[in-house]
Amino acid sequence: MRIGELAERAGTTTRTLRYYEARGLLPVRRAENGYRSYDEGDLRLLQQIRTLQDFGFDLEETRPFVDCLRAGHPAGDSCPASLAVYRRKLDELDALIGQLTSVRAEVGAQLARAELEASAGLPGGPAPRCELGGQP
Amino acid sequence: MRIGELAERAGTTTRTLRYYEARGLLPVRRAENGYRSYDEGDLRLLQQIRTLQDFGFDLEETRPFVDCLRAGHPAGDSCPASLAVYRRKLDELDALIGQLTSVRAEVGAQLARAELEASAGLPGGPAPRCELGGQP
DNA sequence: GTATTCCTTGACGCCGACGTCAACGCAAGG
DNA sequence: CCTTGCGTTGACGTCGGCGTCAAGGAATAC
Repeated sequence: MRIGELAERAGTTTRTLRYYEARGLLPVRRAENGYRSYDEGDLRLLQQIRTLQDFGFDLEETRPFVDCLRAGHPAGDSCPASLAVYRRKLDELDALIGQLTSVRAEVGAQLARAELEASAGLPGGPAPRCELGGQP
Repeated sequence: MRIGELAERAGTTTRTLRYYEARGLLPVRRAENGYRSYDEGDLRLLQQIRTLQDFGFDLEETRPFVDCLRAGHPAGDSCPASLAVYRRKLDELDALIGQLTSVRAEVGAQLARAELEASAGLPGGPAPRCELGGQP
């Protein structure tokens, strides 16, 4: 299988495959004419990478999974190094979700306060506060 | 006040201030010798920007707040355009938190499954699955 | 005077994961 | 033979928010 076919079957681009190869993530043998030659195993590696990428994993974080698969194991996460990446990612996600949730609360509070102050000045009040941002 | 002092008082760098100026976010008058000259109002603008940046707002998203303050309003969020940004950001945050939460659940499930499969092969089982990732 | 520290502009570097061109080679169909 | 459509390498562009020089001018300290 050549690069274009693999890219299409994996739902990605040739540029991406060459990029992975350059990063040492997806080495590949060549046909006699110099063309890259992939097999079904490479497709599985790629699917593993893509799945993790969709989860927000960095490329480097997918490496243990790929190595694990290439070592002949049934799944990319059959190796301890992969499990370690899972755990680190869970911690990261928890931290990030926590931060975002906290920010969300603060922004929500600011919005509520600002809306309150705006409406306090409106109904028969002294003067309109601001005209900026209206539709001209 | 010159650029170094403002940067220090705002807890940022001169490079950042010049960057804001280049983006048209923080225009500034010059002293006779060509030095940038800031006042207390500029410090308030900067604090507004920094606060929003800490919340994860893009620079462009802080612009309505800055414009609002410079228009003489008591707070950066006294203007409808600022409130609109608040609301958009809340939506973004909700969407992002939702995605991350979903990803977290999926990764957690993958980890649990992988751990289960690993331990299933271990205690008196047929063979260890993988050696990759251990400490050599 | 001179040493130091501030200020000025300009311009390149960084990060990640590629996109997008350029300029060429190789293969197959008509 | 020519065209079309693959493939190849190389190299620069993207995005945001600055960091980090470099080469000079200005103000203050001694």
